[in-house]
This record gives sequence, C-alpha cells and structure tokens, in this order.
Amino acid sequence: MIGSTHSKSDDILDVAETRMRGGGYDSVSFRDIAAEVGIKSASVHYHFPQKADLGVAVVQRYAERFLETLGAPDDPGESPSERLARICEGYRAALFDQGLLCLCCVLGAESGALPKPVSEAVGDFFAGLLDWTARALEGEERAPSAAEVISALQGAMVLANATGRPALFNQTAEALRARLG
Amino acid sequence: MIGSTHSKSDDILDVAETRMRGGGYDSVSFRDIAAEVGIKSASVHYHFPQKADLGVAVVQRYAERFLETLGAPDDPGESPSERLARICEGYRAALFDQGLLCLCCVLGAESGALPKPVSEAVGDFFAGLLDWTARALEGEERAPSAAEVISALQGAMVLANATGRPALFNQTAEALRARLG
DNA sequence: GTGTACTTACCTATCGATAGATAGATAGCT
DNA sequence: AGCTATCTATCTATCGATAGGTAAGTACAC
Repeated sequence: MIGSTHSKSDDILDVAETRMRGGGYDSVSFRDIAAEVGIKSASVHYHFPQKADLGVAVVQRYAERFLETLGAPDDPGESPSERLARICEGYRAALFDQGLLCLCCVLGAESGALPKPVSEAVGDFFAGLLDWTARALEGEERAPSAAEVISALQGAMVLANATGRPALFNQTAEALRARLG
Repeated sequence: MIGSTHSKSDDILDVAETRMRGGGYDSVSFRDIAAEVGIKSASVHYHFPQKADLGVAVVQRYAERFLETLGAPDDPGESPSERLARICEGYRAALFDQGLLCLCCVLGAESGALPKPVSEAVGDFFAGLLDWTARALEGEERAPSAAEVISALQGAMVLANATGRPALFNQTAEALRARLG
C-alpha cells in the first residue's frame, strides 16, 4: 500500500500514546501494546529498540501534531481571544470525548522517574507551547502570562481527572477566556 | 518507646510519599522502600499488606497534614489574601526546597492506572482542598474561583517540574495573589 | 529474466531482573 | 502463653530486552 497513512509503527504509537495519557509511562508495556496492535512484543522492539525510544517518539509526534493544530500564533486574521479559545477547545475535546489528559501533563508530573531523553522531550514540548502562547497573546494588555495560561489548563485537566468532574475543566477554561475580554 | 513519634510504619510512609511525589505510584516498590528504611520487603507487607493499602495510607496522611497546615478557612483574624498566600507558600516550599510536587497532583495525573481505593483517596483530597479554598475566598468579589486557584497551582507545579524552571511556579502564584489585590 | 544481495517486518523462544505477595520461623515484650 | 515486629526464603507473574530465524519485497549485475 504505497502512500498508506496506516503502518504498524503508527498503530504502536497510537496505542502507546493513549495508554500513557491514561496512566503514565510505567503503565505502558511492550506486551500490552503488541496485544492491542495484533503483533508480538519483539516486533514492537523492532520499531522502537528501547522503551525510551518509544517514549521519545510518542512525545515528539504528540508535540508536532499539537502545535500543528494550534496553527500560527501570529496569524493576522485571528484575535488572541480566538487563539486562546482554540487551545482550550483542543484540551477540552480530548478530556470530554476520550477522557484523556495532555500527554505531557501526565509525563511532566512523573518527570523525575522518566529516562532523560523522554523528560527532555517533555520539557521541549512545554517550552514550545509557552512560546506559542506568549506569541499568541502578544500585545494584549490585560492578558494573563503564557505560564499562567498553560498552568491553568494543565492543572484543570488534572483536577477534572482526579475528581471525576470534567466540568471543573470548563470552569477554569472559561474564566481564562473571560479574562481576555 | 511509648509515645515515640518515630515508628517504622512512619518511616515507610515517609519514604513512600517522597518517592511517589518524585515519580508516581509505579515508581515505588516494596524493595526500594525496605532498603531505604533498613528492613526487608516482607516487613513492609506486614504494615501494609497490599500496595493499594500503602497508597491509600500515604494519600490520607498527606491530605490530613496538608489541610492541617492550611488552618481554618474562616479564621476571622486572617484575610483571604493571607490564606491564599499560605497555600501558595506550602507548595512553593516543597517544590523549591525538595523538588517535590503535590502528591495528589502526581497521582491525579495517572489516576486512570491507580487501584480504585487510591484514586478515590486522591479525589477526596481535591474535594477537601476545593472546599477549603472556596471557604477561604468567601465574600471576595474579584476573587478567582476555587477551581481556578487549585488548577493554577497544580498546573504551575507540573510546568515548573517538566521544564526544570521553578521560577515558572512563582510567576503563576504571584499572578494569582495579585488578582486578590 | 534471473540469480544474488540486501532490507523490511515480522516471528518463536528465551533471558535476567524485578514486581508484589506469602509462608513459616524467630526474637523480644507483656 | 500470646502478641508484635521482623526475619529468611520462596513463589508466580511480568517486565524490558535479545538472539536467531523466516518470508516477502527491493535493487541491481549479468
């Protein structure tokens, strides 16, 4: 299948990402991934020799896709408020529709136990996201800082997840948007 | 040693809490705890038969101590601003002095992979903390909601931890305090 | 066009390490 | 004697990882 968008390698990353977002790095095993994909664990090692390789690949793909869906932070056809709305909506949809947190929020919380290459990739994600957010809100007077925005959203996901009350995410997200006017 | 504040059981909880806050539930093992305390893993099982028992005990002790240090949310001798400052300072001190996140933030992020009694204890912690915060800010006009406050602080810890920039926590904490005037 | 060399993508089988957990013995205290 | 706290020793299950093999596809010389 030339040009196929569907490879076993992608399947592995899909399953690994979903599982990591649901329970963290250690809750993912080669065997479980293999069983769900329909191959053997040795075949997962073929694509990703070490678990850290898999972890880095999952984080990097997540980061790329995420920033891609956010679009350009300086698109003149869009207001800071609209850009903030889009980042909120991205997180909200995942949380409500699939019950999944931000991958890097989950991994960031257990950062101390991760292989260094993985935790570095997580750090890079946040650096990129902070940068995007700062640009997206540039020029706004009463706007919260990028760190405030990202902190609020990440924390709201944890809170909603831990209490089983997804509405708590909305509460924080809408307060954020209200502050931008 | 009657009345001693120092028992092996406490030692076990101390070590388990520190490790869980550094790397999550799965990063803690009976063997590692035992080695650090100076006993055998079977002895840890004597005090906490199952790992979930240990997890619940760690979370409950953490929750009790935490709410204790926060004090009464309706102490008339204190302003909402002062109460907010104290909750910020509690988290800041742990993060800066020991590099440790809030236990329930770490566990809340991987909530989906925890034994149910443990994730329920984590949920109870946040319910109690939300309640304390709502009471602490009661009557304030321009004050952020309890969910906003807790979200911001939890998220700021994750962000600071993942990026290795503890200053990012302060940035969010001080913005929070500024909003209370 | 076909033999040879190489690559890709899996497989079976197994390794050593470590996880949580348990049974039964021991030592000291009341 | 009985209780508490710890030990030694061991179990089963699972982990990440590796070795070695197989079948199918690709590339190229002749």
